Amino acid sequence: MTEAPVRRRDRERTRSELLRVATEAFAEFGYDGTKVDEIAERTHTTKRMIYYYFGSKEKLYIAVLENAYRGIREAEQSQHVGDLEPVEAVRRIAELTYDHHRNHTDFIRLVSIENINHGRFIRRLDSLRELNQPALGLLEDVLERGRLDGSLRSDVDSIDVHLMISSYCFFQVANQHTFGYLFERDLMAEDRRDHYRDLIGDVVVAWLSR
Amino acid sequence: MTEAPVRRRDRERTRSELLRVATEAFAEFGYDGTKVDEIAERTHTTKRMIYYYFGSKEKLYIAVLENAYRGIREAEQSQHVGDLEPVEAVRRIAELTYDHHRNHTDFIRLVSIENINHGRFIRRLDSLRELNQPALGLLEDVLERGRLDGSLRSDVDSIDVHLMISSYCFFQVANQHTFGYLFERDLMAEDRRDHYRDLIGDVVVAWLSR
Amino acid sequence: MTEAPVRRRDRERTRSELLRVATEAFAEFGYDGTKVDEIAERTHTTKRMIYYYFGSKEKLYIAVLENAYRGIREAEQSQHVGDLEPVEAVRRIAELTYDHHRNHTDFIRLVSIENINHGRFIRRLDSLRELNQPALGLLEDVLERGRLDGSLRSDVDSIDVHLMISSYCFFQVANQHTFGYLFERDLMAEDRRDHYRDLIGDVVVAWLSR
Amino acid sequence: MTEAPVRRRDRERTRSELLRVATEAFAEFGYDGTKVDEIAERTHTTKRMIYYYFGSKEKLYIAVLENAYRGIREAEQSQHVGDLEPVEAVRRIAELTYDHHRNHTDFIRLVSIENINHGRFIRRLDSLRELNQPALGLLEDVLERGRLDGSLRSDVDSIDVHLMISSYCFFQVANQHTFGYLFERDLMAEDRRDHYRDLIGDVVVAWLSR
DNA sequence: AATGAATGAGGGTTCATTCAT
DNA sequence: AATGAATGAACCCTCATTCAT
Repeated sequence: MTEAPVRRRDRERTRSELLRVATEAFAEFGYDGTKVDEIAERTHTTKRMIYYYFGSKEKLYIAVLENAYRGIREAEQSQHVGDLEPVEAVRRIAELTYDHHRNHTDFIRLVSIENINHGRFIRRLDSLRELNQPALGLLEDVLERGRLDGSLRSDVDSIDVHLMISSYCFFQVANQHTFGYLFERDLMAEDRRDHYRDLIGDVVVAWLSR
Repeated sequence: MTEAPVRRRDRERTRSELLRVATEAFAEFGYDGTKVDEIAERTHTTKRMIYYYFGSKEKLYIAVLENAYRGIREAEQSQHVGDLEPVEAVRRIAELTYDHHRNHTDFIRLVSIENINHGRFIRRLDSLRELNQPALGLLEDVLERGRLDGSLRSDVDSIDVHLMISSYCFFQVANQHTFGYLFERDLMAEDRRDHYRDLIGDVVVAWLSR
Repeated sequence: MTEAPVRRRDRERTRSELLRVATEAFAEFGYDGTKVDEIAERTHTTKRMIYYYFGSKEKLYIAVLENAYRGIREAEQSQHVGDLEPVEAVRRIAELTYDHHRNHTDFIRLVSIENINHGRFIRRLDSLRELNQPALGLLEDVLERGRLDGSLRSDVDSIDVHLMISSYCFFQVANQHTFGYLFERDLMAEDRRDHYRDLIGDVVVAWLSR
Repeated sequence: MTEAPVRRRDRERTRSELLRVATEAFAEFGYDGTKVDEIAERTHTTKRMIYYYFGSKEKLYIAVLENAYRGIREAEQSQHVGDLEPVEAVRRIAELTYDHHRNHTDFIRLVSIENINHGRFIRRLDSLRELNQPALGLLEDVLERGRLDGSLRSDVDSIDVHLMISSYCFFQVANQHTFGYLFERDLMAEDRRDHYRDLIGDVVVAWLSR
């Protein structure tokens, strides 16, 4: 049959379409809130295909999670601050992290959902830990440079710095609804974006520089 | 029969037991992940009573959410830092907030869940915004004192400070599973509790003092 | 206690209010479609009172049915055609019946509902058969007069005449929704009322007179 | 296996069996009185299949209603009176309508039920109005013929004639229980069938001929 | 005479998944 | 490799009614 190559191309296309649609759905509704039928309806194929390609809702979700982390890691690799002085580099990392989070709300929500699930599924993704984490490596390099030239404190752990920056950036996206409602302040407002980006930069620099 | 008063007391007891059990269930499984039957089974009454007292799963969840926020607000009111110098007071606020979050993981999870729900339910709780927010009031007082005596920067907004502290504290609890797994670091480990409490204090002081 | 008479008045008032509200509800929603809660909500008392006064939904419905028939019989008794010639009297009976049906749609609907129920409940109302049926008595008198003076056919049964007239009048009210929709003709339109009243009069006169 | 074709055939068979059983059930118990479980139990399949094929109880009922009307319209098409003189033709139409109603009590009851529902569902069946109504067409033809040869009155509307005949025939079936009980007369008794058929013929002829 | 509290039994519906080719 | 048909098990919720003074 001459359809074979076409089939093959469809095969990959179908799979990746399912993955894309499932990512949107899980990010929007959570794990339990997402219905397999709902995903199928947003697709050009049928529900049956989800089982054909992924086996179960759980496995589809795990594929979505892995895919999302992989995409994020790849995006992080494009970050470069090597040509900046350590203090400015650390500020830049905070700012890049901020923008990065704001630009990947689906990913943030998936991480939130996974934590609601007590991290039940991420544990099955050994590959994730093995993927080196560019963001952390970058930070370690800068902190080391700062230590050597005396511009940054030497008594902080890179993971703690990452934690501080991530917490702030994550919260803005993940908790925007409750925080926005309770304090009548839209954390995602475009006209406050610069302000919030500067803020984490200022804090980190104030904390780390000496 | 002497059971009459018991029965009458049961009314309030049944309602509050349902609320308590439901809080645990929703915090553990999320909104969609929680089954009404499941709540009933953990109770001494029947599923029917949930509908008798609360009307629907949704209304029960909203009652849980309101109750959780109310409890937190009350707990916040017991915080006092009035006798400390501004710099130390601001450090203390950060530390109290940290402990506060660690001690109320159910509440943190409910907030996470509510955000996954796009804050759909919290909007129905007008009362929440009207409840004054003690944590914020305390912070405003301290920042004002610091402004007056020159010990703290005068160009920061109290909500931004609250945001920074909250982000850090929230993340530790809310994202412990993914962060813990990926960085092989248990953020909730008891022997690192002091370290993480000091950390947010240091950061805030470094940021705000002058 | 001086409240006794007040109580007694309330008692009757409560019972008759329940009956009135239940009549409306059953007529609107049918037997199964009517919820005991729904009736209670439209009342100034509680659902519990329905059981107190009537014992069950079924018994309430039966009370409604009996009450409705009793009201109709009473209304029929006010009809008089004794001073008209037989032919005109029979026409008048048809016309009065027509108006009578149009003015008692709740009753019509209750009868329809009872037939949907295969007449399950009306059979328990022995009293109904014993109540003499004024409409039929009136008709018998007129037919007898017509027989005697030769103005009306003598070979028809009064129940058959009653059946013919009732069928027409009943249908107009009972089937107005399907007929109105299918033939795009509103049988209850006020501006066609005279036409439809005349029609049954014409038919009956054409049939019976000689 | 030889069951393959059987399975495929089952699809249509299952659907039509559900429709048939549902028709009986709705006609017997009314819309609210019919339980989905009940329908399923009278079937060789499960309750789940009702939702698979029809989506909801409401949609099943609508399918039943449409199907019933469609069957009636088809049955009406087999009526022929073209070779009779107008007067006899109009009598024949009345008689055919009478038998037609007596032979389709399920349909009559469904129409009654639909009217108790205020015609809520029939309005969704646009198709019904578009289906030409053979009974009415037939009547129009005959009235026109009678007008031309002077044997029938020319001042009556075909829909009014249809209304008169339908009312009588419908009532006999629809109200048999209350009428039968109150007047101790079984309208459906086989030995009175001819009498009641003749009766509507006589009335219509007396009314329309001249 | 009157009533607030409680409830067992079922109601319609949806879910993720498997059957059978 | 791909798919249309079918489904058991739950799920949230409502019903008429009774309990216990």
